[in-house]
Amino acid sequence: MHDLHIYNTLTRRKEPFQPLNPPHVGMYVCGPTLYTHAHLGNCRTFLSFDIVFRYLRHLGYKVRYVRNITDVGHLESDADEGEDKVAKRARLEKLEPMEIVQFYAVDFHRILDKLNLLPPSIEPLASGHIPEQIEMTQRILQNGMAYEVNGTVWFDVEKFAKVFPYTQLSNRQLDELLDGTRDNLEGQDEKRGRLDFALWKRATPGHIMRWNSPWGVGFPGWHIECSAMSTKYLGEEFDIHGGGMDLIPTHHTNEIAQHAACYHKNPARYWMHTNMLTVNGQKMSKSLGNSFLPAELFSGNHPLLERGYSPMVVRFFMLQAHYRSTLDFSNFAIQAAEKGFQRLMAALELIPHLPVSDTSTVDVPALRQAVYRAMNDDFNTPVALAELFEGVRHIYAIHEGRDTLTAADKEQLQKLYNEMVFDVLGLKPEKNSDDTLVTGLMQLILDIRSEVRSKKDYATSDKIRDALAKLGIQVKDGKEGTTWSRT
RNA sequence: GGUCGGAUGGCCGAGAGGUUAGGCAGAGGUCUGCAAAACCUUUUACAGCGGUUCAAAUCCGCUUCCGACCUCCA
Repeated sequence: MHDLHIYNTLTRRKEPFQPLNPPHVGMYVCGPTLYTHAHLGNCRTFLSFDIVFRYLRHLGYKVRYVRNITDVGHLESDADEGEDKVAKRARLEKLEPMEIVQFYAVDFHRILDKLNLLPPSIEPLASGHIPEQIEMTQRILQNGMAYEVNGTVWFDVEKFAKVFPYTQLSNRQLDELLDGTRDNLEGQDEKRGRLDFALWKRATPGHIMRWNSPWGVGFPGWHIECSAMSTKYLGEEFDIHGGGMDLIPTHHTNEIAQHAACYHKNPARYWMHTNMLTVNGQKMSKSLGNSFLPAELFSGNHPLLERGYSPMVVRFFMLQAHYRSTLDFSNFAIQAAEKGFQRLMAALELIPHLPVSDTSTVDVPALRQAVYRAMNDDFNTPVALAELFEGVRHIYAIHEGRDTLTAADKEQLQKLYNEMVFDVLGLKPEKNSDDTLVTGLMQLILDIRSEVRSKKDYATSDKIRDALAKLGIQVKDGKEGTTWSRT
C-alpha cells in the first residue's frame, strides 16, 4: 500500500521501509543535552523527525517515538575529559543540576510547541535511568568488551572491532581513526586504547552528580544513556534511530558498539541523520558566533536578523529543504519563504469556497499521487511542497473560472490539503486576530467605505484606507469585495 | 593532514542520462477611481577541463573552490 523509502546511513542507500512489527514502529531520536538553550540548528533536527513521526502516523503506523533529554554524563570533550556540561553549569549558577535541566527543558518544549512539533511518546531523562545504565555496563563487562580501572569502566573498542564492524556507520577505517588520535593519548593513563570510551566514570570528590555503582561512586558515560533507554522502551531491536549528522562518528557509532556488545546486533534497522543548518555557508554553532536562538528569530532581536519571523514561517522555511541537505539561513531566504507560506495558506482558505461543476479539468488524483510520491521518497518535503504549489495554481484557476472541479473532486482536494499541510507537514494558519470586536469593527468600517466609494466619494474612502494603514491594517480591494490584513 | 559530502539561474532550493521542479525577486499583463493586494504569463542554470554515450546538470577522471567530521555542538 505504501511505498515509503528511507535513506539508511548504515547502507548509504534508500531502502523500502519495512517495520519489524507492523503496524507498530519504534523510533528513537537523540535529544538535546540541556545545559543551555537549544538553538535553531537543534530545532531543525527535531523538526525533521517530527515530519517522520507525523508521516508514519498518517500512513497508519502506531509509532512509539522516544526522544531523550541528556542531563548527565555529557562531558565537555568526547575524549571523556573535562567537566560534565550540566554539572558545570549548575556549579557556576549555584543551582541543582536538575534545576538547570528543568529550566532549559521548559524553554525547549515551549519553542518546539511554537514550531508545532508533536511531543514524543516518551521523553526519558538519563538521570532517571541510572540502574539501567549500570546494568548494561555490567553486561558489557561480562561479555568481555569493557574493563574497569580505578572505578571507571572503559569500552574496549579495538577488541570489539575484531568481532563487529565498529566503523560501519561512519564508513571510516579503524586504522586511520587510531592513527589520527594517537597524539592525544598522553595524559590519559587509564584507558588502553585511544578510541575507548567511558561507560561509567568515577566521580571526583567535587563532582555533584554521583551515584553508587558496583565500581564505586560515579556517573554514567555520555553514550550509554541512549542505549539503555532505547532498549528499555523500544526493545533490543527497533525500527528507526535518528539524530543530527554530527552524531554519526562518535555518539551513534559508540551506541551501536555498546548495544552490540550486549545483544550482538545493531539496535536499529534504519539510521537516519539530518544535515546541518548553516549561516552564510557555515555550520551554525555557538563558537562561531553565528547561532541564534529560536526566540531571537521569532522576535528579530539579534544582529543577524533584519526582523522577526513567525514560527510557522520558520517551519515552512525548513521544510523547503530536504532534511539530508544543508540549509542556508539568510534574511532574504526566509522572507521568500514567508511570502510562499502566505500564498499557500491563502489558497487553502479558498478551497471551501470553490465553485463546483459537472466536470473536472483538474486531475486531483494525480496531484495526490505526486504529493505522496514525494513524501514516500525519503520524506522529500520540498518536492511535496512544490507539488502542492502546482495545486495552488489550479485552486486559483478554479476560483477564477478557468478550471472546473466536481463536488467529489473538491472534497478530495480539501482532504489532500488538510492532511498534507496540516497533519503531515504540521503547518497551521497564523491568525492575525480572532478578536470578534476587531472583526466586527473592521466589517463596519469597510462597509462604510464601500458605501462612500459607490458614491464616488474617494476623498473619504482614501481617508479611511490611509488611516487604517497607519494603524497597521492593509485594505485589499478585490473583485469579490474588500478584505483586510495586518501588516 | 586524513575521511566524507557538496558546487544548479539575482536568492533559497529539488532533480539525477533524453520531457517546465517549486518558492522569492525581476519583467510584462489582468483587475482597479487611484494605489496596494491578488491572480496570469515570462527571461536568466546546472563550477572548469577532458572522457563514456545517439544523448550528460545527471555517469567516469582530473582541476578549482566550499563545507562537515577527526576537538563541544542536532
